Amino acid sequence: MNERKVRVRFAPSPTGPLHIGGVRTALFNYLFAKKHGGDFLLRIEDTDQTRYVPGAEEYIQEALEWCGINVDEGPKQGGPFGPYRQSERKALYNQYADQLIESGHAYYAFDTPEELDEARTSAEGKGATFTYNALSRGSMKNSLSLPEKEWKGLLNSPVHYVIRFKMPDNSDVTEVDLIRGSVTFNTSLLDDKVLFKSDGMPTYHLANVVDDHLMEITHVIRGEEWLPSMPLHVLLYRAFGWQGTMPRFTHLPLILKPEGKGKLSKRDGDKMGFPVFPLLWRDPVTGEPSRGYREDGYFADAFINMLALLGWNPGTEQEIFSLNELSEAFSLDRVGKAGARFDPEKTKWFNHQYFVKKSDKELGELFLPVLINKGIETDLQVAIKVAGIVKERCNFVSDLWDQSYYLFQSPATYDEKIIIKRWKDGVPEIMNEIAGFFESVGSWKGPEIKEPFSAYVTAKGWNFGTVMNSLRLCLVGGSFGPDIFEICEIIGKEETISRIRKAVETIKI
RNA sequence: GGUCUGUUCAUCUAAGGGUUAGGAUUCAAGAUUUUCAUUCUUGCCAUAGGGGUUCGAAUCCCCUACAGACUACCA
Repeated sequence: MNERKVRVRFAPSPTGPLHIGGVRTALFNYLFAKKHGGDFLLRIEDTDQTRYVPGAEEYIQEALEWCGINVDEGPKQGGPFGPYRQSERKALYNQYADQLIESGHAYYAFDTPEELDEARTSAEGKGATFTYNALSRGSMKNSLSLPEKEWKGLLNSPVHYVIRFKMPDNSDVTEVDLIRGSVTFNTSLLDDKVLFKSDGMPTYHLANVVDDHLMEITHVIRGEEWLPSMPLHVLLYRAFGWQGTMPRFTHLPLILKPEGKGKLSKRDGDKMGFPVFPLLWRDPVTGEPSRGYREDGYFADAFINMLALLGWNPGTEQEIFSLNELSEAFSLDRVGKAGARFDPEKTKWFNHQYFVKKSDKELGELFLPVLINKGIETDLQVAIKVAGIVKERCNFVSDLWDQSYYLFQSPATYDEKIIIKRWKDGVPEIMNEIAGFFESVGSWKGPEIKEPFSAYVTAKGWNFGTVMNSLRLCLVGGSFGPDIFEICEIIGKEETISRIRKAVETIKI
């Protein structure tokens, strides 16, 4: 068993966009596979036709692609164990259900949904919970309680039936979870789960076990919400006689709301203004959009990096990891047991780290379309230059404009507070003189403006700080921005002078 | 209600019986940048509570509290 090639799968249900918790499950599966030189498969679990959402499968594919999570086998990529969509494997499951019936591990049940509801509500009335199990199945309508003639007749009639797992009475099932250790369940608390639905489709439980076996999956890494069904799955492997190749199980902790209680939901994102989906999603029915990390300006590598550190840590102080580095460093035993609260602030911090690491050229190329879109006439060289000087103060490409708009347009207003602070008596005159001085400056390069300027200000006996700050007010309309002379260089000599003259005319105390 | 899982600074987490309980994010202060941001330094802040076991417990055991997941012919 140990020498089997590692094969893991991400098995989402196409009922909507992939939530970041799902992306993290996919990521951990992927990292585990890559770490061990194994395969990462994508399997679409669409056994519930009623919950099918158009576009969801495509969304999942696209989200994984954006993240750089490469699928080795899947519906789109193909592979030797296909098809990878359970609806296309429909014909396969019958024989396995039959096999369990024949071996006495499963049985036919004819109870209608209404009858089951009734059993549940009546049990509730007595303060109990109805469980379809060894204690109750004798009084229900199934092939165990009914005379053979009767249930065989029912089988051949148009009456709908399901196939249920015959849960053993009162025996302990113990199985190891790779991050939690050994977990024990008693079967008397478990119910006779439906394996095969009356619509001819298997349920998740049957399909997942059959497919994992057929696809030679070695490790099942999934969300914590599946932990309670682990004993059923283990029992199914045993019933099929597949215990020799049964995968190892691992249940990942949940991602929790940033504040308050419970697991992270779409609502939290809407409320606090951060995305919970990797990509923008538009609900096919209502048309309502949900924000995505990609569209909000996050870099895929920063997003992935953040997700990886949510619940996992390398045991060192390294925080910045490329996908390849993650694949190297990843191990399941360094995944925490407790749910992790999601922190949108730290996500921004990660993006900032990746942002400033990018070259000015890369940033300039991303910035140029933004500028053009704003109606600014400029070129790549300027975009690169500007991106380079303001990138330290940005988290996103969109911040670039907020931090540099004054380089492209003359200030429309001047900050009142700064006017009061800097626009003292005599300042307008000094500014006029400086405008005149700038006329005489020959070479218009940052450092080459600064030197004669300093000499000039010193010779005049002006206070350097006052002059600089007032000049800044004239040029950008407030007290912010990079080095004054950098600004002068970028906006050009004429614009510099004209902004000073305009400010002197406009600003009134 | 029942079953299972979990609980270290506000947040993500390290420390797998012996450290002043470490790092990162956020926040605050200082330095530097004669602006803002960056950067640097510093600060604030934690073992849920109670019992054991032990020379010694965040770490092992029990109880309590709290939290979460599950409890469908959904996955």
